[in-house]
This record gives sequence, C-alpha cells and structure tokens, in this order.
Amino acid sequence: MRNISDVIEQYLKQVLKESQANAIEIKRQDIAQRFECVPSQINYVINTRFTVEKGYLVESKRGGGGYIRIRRVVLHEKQDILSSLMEVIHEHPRLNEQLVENVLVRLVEEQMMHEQEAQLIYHLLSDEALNLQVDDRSFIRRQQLLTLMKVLRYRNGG
Amino acid sequence: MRNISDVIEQYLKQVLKESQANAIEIKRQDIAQRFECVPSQINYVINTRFTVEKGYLVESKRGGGGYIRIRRVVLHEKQDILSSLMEVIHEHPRLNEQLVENVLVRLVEEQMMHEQEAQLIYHLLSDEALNLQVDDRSFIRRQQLLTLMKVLRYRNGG
DNA sequence: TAGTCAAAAGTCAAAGATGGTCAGAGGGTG
DNA sequence: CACCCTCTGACCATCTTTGACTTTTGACTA
Repeated sequence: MRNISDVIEQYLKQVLKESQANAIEIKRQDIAQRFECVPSQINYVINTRFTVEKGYLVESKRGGGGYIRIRRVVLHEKQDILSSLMEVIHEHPRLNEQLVENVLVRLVEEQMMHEQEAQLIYHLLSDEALNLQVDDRSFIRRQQLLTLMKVLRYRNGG
Repeated sequence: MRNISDVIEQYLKQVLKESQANAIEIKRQDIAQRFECVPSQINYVINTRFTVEKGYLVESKRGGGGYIRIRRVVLHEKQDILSSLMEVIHEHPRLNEQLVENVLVRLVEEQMMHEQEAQLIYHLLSDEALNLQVDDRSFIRRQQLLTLMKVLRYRNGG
C-alpha cells in the first residue's frame, strides 16, 4: 500500500467489518498515534473515503470524551431521481410553495417518503412558516430541500 | 462511558427510574464524592442533561439541609407536552442545534413523532442547512419548530 | 430579635480535552 | 511539466472539568 491514507482506510474498514453493529467509534488521536500521523490526517481519510455516496455516515463529538463514529449505511436505489430533483432545485431561481409541493409529491410517488412526512415538511417550508422576503424564502427552501435529498440518499436504503 | 458527566447522568436517571415517585432528592456533595469530582460538576450535568425541554424540573435549596430535587415531568395530554415545548421555544432567545435535538428527541420519546421524521427535521434545521447568521438561524428554527408543534397538534387526531 | 457562623448550593470564567478546517507544501503519475 | 492526491500544522470550535468566589439558609448566640 503506497500511502498512509489507504492504510488507515483499510484498517477502519476492517474494524468496521469485524464489529457486530455496522458502526464503530474511534478516538481521532488514538488512530493518529497508531499510524504515526497528524490527527487531521484522519479527517482527510474520512472526508475522502467515508462519504455518503460511498455508503458511510460519520458523526462526531468534540471536547472531553469526544469521538468519531462511522456508520455503514445502504444507499437508496433511486439515486437518479434524487439527482434530477436536485438539479431542478438548483435551476429554479425562485422556489415557491408550488415547486416545493411538486418536489414533495414526486418523492412520495416514488415512495421515497411517506405522505405524512411530506405533509410535515410542506408545512415547515410554507410561506407562513417562512415569513420572510421572497429571496430569503427561496434561499431557505433551496437549502432545506437539498438537505432533504441528501438525507434521502441513504434513508430506507434500497 | 467516555466522560464523568455521562456517567453521572446515567446514574441519576437510573436512580430516578428506580424511585417510586418521579422525583429524587440528592445532596450535591454526596454525588460529587461518589464520583470523585468537584461539586460544581453536578451543576454542569444538571444544566446540560436535565433541562426543561428534555422533560425535567429541578429545584434546590441551599444552606443546612440543602438538596437538589430532580423531577421527571409526566404529561399525559399531548396538548400539554406541545404547549410546554412551545413555551421553551419561545423563551430561548437562541435556538441552537442542541436545543433542536433535545426537543425532537423529546417528541419521539413522547411518541408524537417517528424517529425517522425527527431525524429528517433535525437535518433540515442543522447549522449546515441553515447556513446563516446566528440570529437568522434562530429565527427560522423558531418559526419551523412552532409550525411543527402546530401540525402535531392535529395530526393523528388530537 | 438581630447578628454571626457554618453548611449547603450557585455562578462563572479559565484551563483542559477533543475533534474540525483550511491553505499550502510535498510527491507521484500521465 | 502539470495536475491531482496526500500530508502537515497552525488556528478554530465545542464540550468538559476545575476551582475560586458568591449567595442562601438555618441554627445558635447575645
């Protein structure tokens, strides 16, 4: 193996495979010490090798008793629908209630969300909840809809 | 367990669970001694883990015969839980990720939402999704959390 | 009754313990 | 040589732990 990043990646995947649950919790400093590298190298490995697209979720906590948790997830089979919806969201300069509804309806049709959840999110993204200037409203809707797509990538994994 | 605060939190919750009443009375100094920490550590645990939105009430008395009483709030009516959470949301000038998480966890505990929905909304209200100034973020979170409460009020018949 | 004192608990800011970010240097490969 | 990964370290953000100082309360005393 030529570089330390690959070595660390293999190590983490090995540990992950051997763990009963499909999640492991590590201490950044420990791993860095084990492989004699700087702590931020671990972040590099995680950012380049344990991404959502590759089927990993990473959470962490700082401070005393801090940790990094890596979880294996199953990606949803309908990635293409999510991509196309993300494109739609990116392309529209203004995101009004109608567009939000269309996106949510589509997600329900494709069985990527439950009706009730869509309903809920629709309310959160309504004009009433986002009582702001039009541009700001669009901004928030864009951010949140894109976030929704990102989460759906691995939820109900197919 | 990673840090002493978590250990103390677990201990107190255990004692609370085992007590007949939903309240316990402790002596700060005793707990501090039991876990070999400074007394103010207990305040830290209480302030970060036994908050109102998590469903706890804390009272105390100083001086001779002093104590700290921790009470688990038991609300049977959905309305009451929602009102109490709305109050919390109104009273907090700053709504950070931690508070959002606490509220959502509570709603799941009280079986007013599914875990997955809470997860989803947590992401929508994350710092990452609401990539704004602190005050604006608080504003949006407040609006959307209050909207959430309103929706939950009539969902599943209320 | 008022004052004093000791025994709690509270507050707060500094120090400690982790993890995160980012820009620039380093190195291998087409 | 150019480009794309990797690697590094300085600086940042967040959570926890500690301890000095403050406030409150009740008992005892004058």
